[in-house]
Amino acid sequence: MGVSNKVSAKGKRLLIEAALKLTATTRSLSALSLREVAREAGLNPNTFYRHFKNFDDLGLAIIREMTQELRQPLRDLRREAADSVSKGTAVSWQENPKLNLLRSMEVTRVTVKLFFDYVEDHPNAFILGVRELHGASPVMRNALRSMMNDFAQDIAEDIQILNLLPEVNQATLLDIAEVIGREMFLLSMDYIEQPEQRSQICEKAQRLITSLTVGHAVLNGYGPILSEALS
Amino acid sequence: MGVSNKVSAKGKRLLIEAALKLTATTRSLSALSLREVAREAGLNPNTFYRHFKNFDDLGLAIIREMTQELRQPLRDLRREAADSVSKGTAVSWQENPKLNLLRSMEVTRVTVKLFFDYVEDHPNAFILGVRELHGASPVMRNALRSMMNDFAQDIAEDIQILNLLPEVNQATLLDIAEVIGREMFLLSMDYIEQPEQRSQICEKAQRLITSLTVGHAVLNGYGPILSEALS
DNA sequence: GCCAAAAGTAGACACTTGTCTACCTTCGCC
DNA sequence: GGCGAAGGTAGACAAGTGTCTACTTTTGGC
Repeated sequence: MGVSNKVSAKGKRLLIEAALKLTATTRSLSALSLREVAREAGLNPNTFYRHFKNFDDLGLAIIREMTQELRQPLRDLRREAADSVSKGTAVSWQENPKLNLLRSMEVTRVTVKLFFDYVEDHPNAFILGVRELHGASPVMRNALRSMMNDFAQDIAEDIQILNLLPEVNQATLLDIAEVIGREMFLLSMDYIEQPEQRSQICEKAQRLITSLTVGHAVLNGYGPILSEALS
Repeated sequence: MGVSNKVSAKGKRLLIEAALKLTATTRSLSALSLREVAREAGLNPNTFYRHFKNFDDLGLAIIREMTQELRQPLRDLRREAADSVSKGTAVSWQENPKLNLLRSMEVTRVTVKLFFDYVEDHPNAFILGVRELHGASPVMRNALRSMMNDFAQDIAEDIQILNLLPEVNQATLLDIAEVIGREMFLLSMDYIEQPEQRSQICEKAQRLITSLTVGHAVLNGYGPILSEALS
């Protein structure tokens, strides 16, 4: 067993890296050719068959790896962000709405920053993910959709656990988390492509998250509390 | 001159339709082959050259057509929605916040409905648009991004003109409009793929728009007014 | 240290592709 | 009613592709 949970076989790794590299520039996975990937990896075309049944198979392997690499770290990031802001002291919204709102916004700020740092370190994975999320292969779309759902679930849970919002309807909370997850992923493309705009992109993401959560809270009857907090 | 503003040449039309058809199922534009499209159109491969320089060229033609087909109609839809709700009687938010909020939500409801009706009538165009928006070709991405920006601009203008929100910061209003436009487009995929969920998708879209706009208003100091309206 | 399984290579096959040059057909206009 | 351009076709070419069978090398466990 290797030390990492990544695929261990050498050739398989080379092929995955090659596909990521080719995809990152101007190609979608389904537009690659088997021989091209093998060439990029410095391997014989037939070697592809030793590791993958077809291209969807390769794509799924990449997504599996990506999920492992991203999901837990991102969860940790959010916890870290929450801890760094308040040392676990959960105060009810009724009790001190202003404190809670400020804390929420600060957690948001830190989380967003950490997320984009993460994007900067793994640009190719994000490019491929976004590209295939609405790409041509139904197999890839489904796999990525389910990954995004898991992320949304995580976000929703954290919003609740960290008490970032007053208690709200479960289903619509998930809707919001989905939008947040999706928009963050899409914004990551801008973040990668426009290095000079990065701070503005962070701020945009923060505003989006705050607007969404606050708006949702207001519609759930927390308007007066929030108004007080903002005054 | 033909009666429509669509491309008039017969072969060109056939090729565009063929590309749309092939794209709609399980392909991205860049993954199509010239001969394949020509075959689907029932034409000789060489005919492609008579009309298009390359595949990006074909893609741009499709987008141009799509924009013309979509933009003005959507604008009209929103106006129609606004008119059907209130006969142009603009009341200031300070004066009667509750009325305004209800009116906003109703305009939103009707607009969302009309938008998705439109999606239902032009599924292939939306599928191609979403697919290429984050697809492999930089040319297509740019063209579609600019189309989305135009839409966002339209939405933002309408929000202001129709007085759907209290006066708010110009730049962040545009941000919100961008998110709305983007999410509506992405939701259109669900709408096409999951016919049995269509009413829920409409509601989801409405909630998103309302949460976003209300949240934004609250953060701009309109919390008290909105709280009053919701009580 | 052996040996089976896994990983990698070699060469060949039928097939598809983009693009070229050359030729035919239809259409709009004077 | 003819003529030039635009639209469409035919055939051919080298280049690239997926996949097959058969062979060699590397590796991990006993």
